[in-house]
Amino acid sequence: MPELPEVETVRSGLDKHVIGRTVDTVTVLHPRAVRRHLAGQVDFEAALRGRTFDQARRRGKYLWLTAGDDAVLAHLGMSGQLLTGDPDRPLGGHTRIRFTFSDGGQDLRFDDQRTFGHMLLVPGGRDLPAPIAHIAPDPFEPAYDARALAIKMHRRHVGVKRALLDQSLISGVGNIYADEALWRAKLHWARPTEALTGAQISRLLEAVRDVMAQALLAGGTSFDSLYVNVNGESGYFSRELNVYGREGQECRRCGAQIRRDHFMNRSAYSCPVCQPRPRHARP
DNA sequence: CTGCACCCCTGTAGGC
DNA sequence: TGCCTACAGGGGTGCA
Repeated sequence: MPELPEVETVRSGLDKHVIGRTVDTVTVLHPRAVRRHLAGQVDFEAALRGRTFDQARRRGKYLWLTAGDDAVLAHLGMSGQLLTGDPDRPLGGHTRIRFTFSDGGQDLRFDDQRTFGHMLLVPGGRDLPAPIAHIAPDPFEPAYDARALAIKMHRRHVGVKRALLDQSLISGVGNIYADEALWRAKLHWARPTEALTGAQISRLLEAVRDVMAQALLAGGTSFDSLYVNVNGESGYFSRELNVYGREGQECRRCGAQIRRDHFMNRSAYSCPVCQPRPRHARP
């Protein structure tokens, strides 16, 4: 479940349901799910047995469970889910990893239809797992510095949406919230970052934070059952979306028809009136 | 350092 | 009914 609000919804569910519990068994059902655990599938299964999860942490779209000094790092990719439930329920067709606990209570399953997601154990990764050292702080972390980020963005020679999606600049923002924030800030996605004023960048970063905070309150955005919390429930932020997925519908601000452009093998939604295409677009 | 193309997967929707 | 293409909230890698 991709972007920050969805991942945070999952993180808080893990905090509630698996923290303080001790792992009994780990079963990897699909090797791709642990492809970034270099010691291999058998090591992943064995190394976690008997470990107790202390905390559920997150940076951007990555989350990790701490166990002593170590971390079990997870990324949900496009379609990953972390689900808790009755340990006796049948396995789903997309269950990739299963954890059971020594208390015999609800198990934890990593389901992932497209297998872009993954999990790995990072020894010593408690504070910040090494594989995500390149991921920038997200807007809800104390380490997030909006002023420094604005300067960095201004120095980039790239379209502003690319900058928002660059997880080494700012993390947690994906295709939905990038489009929503740009609409709120009245900026076209292809505006070159170097041509934006400091005030425009500041407003944009505020919009990013605001829209993700609002989405978090709604439990995230889901259009279907692929994006759910640890109990399998969907968030309802999709009804508050202003541009994403609204091609041809009226802009809630000016009434113009929302357009969809091809962008990075995906889509970019915007309002043609509120967000006019710049003369010098940078796709 | 940077920007971009391509790759990894499965499932669904729509056109023919 | 099948077959094809386009598309979907992801990131990593390797190249110019």
